[in-house]
Amino acid sequence: MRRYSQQKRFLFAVDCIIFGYDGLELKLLVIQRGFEPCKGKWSLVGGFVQDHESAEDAAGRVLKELTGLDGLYMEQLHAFTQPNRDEVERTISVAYFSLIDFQKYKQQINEDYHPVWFPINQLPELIFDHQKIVELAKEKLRYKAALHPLLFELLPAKFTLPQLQNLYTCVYNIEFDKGNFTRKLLSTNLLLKLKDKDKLNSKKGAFYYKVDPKRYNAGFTSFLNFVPSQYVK
Amino acid sequence: MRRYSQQKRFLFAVDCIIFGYDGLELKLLVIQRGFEPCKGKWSLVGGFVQDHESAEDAAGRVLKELTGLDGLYMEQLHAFTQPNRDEVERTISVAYFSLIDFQKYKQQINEDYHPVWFPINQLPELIFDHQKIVELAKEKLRYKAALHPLLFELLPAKFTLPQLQNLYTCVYNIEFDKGNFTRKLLSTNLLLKLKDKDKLNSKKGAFYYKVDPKRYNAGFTSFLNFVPSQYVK
DNA sequence: CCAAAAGTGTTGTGATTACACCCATGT
DNA sequence: ACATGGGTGTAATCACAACACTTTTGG
Repeated sequence: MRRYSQQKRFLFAVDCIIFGYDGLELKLLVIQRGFEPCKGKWSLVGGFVQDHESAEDAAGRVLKELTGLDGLYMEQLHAFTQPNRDEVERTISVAYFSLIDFQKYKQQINEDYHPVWFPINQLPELIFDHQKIVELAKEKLRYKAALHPLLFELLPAKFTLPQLQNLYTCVYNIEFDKGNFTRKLLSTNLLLKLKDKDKLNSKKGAFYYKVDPKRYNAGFTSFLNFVPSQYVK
Repeated sequence: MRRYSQQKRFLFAVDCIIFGYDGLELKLLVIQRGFEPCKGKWSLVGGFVQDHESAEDAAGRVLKELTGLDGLYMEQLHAFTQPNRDEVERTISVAYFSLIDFQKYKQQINEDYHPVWFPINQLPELIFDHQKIVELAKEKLRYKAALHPLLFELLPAKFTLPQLQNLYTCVYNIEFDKGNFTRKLLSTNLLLKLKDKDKLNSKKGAFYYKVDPKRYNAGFTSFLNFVPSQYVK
């Protein structure tokens, strides 16, 4: 720790891990880079942090450019700092993971991005240390969603309990008992039952629910123990 | 996202949040800066990341310089990236929090550091955004220790259950039932009972325990639900 | 012998699991 | 009418909180 002037300066970037759910499986949005280096290779979407921006700002900007969406759920995952992680020049990267409603996503026209949704278990090879970043993000998603009402962010505003249950099944690769799942979720008081039903997926039809915005924030920290602990790393 | 060469470079530092427990209360190690800027003011210990180092490396080095100890428990807390957080020049800081055995700590002679342990609830004013960093670290300590066997890192290798209970009481500011606390802890099978007792704190004396190293790693993820959820933010 | 702290036992309550059963409806 | 998936009921079990009780020992 000595004088500022003697210190090296480094490049500073953000990378975004974007989860989506199409109703069947959990997916990740990755881009095929339209620029050098590694043009044509698969990569997380990212960008350099500008002068006036915090990393949060930069990640929000990158997400907006890619998806056209503002105000997505987003949280800092980890700072990746290995000196040699970027093969061009040392770059510090702060990774953010975000959850988006698959239905709201509309591909943006941008020469730099050629985004593709990949099933979370069938990702292509990614550049640099992006594979490792994704692994950490998957782990954190499972960890956090076991304790907090997070997965709603992946669903449309209106969703049914069977849909939600299937999402949990995708994320944790375990079956949940229908009855117990319903009871446990409704007992959190986080959901409001709507009048209409989804009749596409069954004959009887399943009621739609939406998240109760008043209760959501309060309930965020009292959602614990939703998934048996042996499934949470 | 354009060419690397057009991008700005920034200073890159680490800050360490160091928790200790003296048997009575939870404490934080802060330094009185012996160098400019802010000479004489209270601050977290930190340092710039060098060319060859990852942030982890740098944090480990800083900790070693301050405490003389290697291999301390350490984990990344958060990257702090507000453009104006350092008043001299824009500096990205990755914060690490670590837990140390108070008894092992020996002050190192170093003209830059004048370290002092402060009770966690009676901290002096800190420079820059260090107050905010500490708040986040306290929150994360409580969160993580509620789910994982973490607080052992603050105790000597040999400790008694009443000591451990008191530590939990300090961290969460709640009383734990003696009987239930004991049972719950022993049921984790993480502890090995030793033959000798601590007779300093009571007439009857309390058996010493140590962490079972074999079980510790396995049990790290299955320690959930130790603290009632309303006390975990 | 008594105070004080360690440690054990007991009991009621509420959560959780497993699984059976009923319901609504498109074909 | 019946197959299909949504939704409800229930009994056994388990985990937990509360608190009473026993043990040990220094003074």
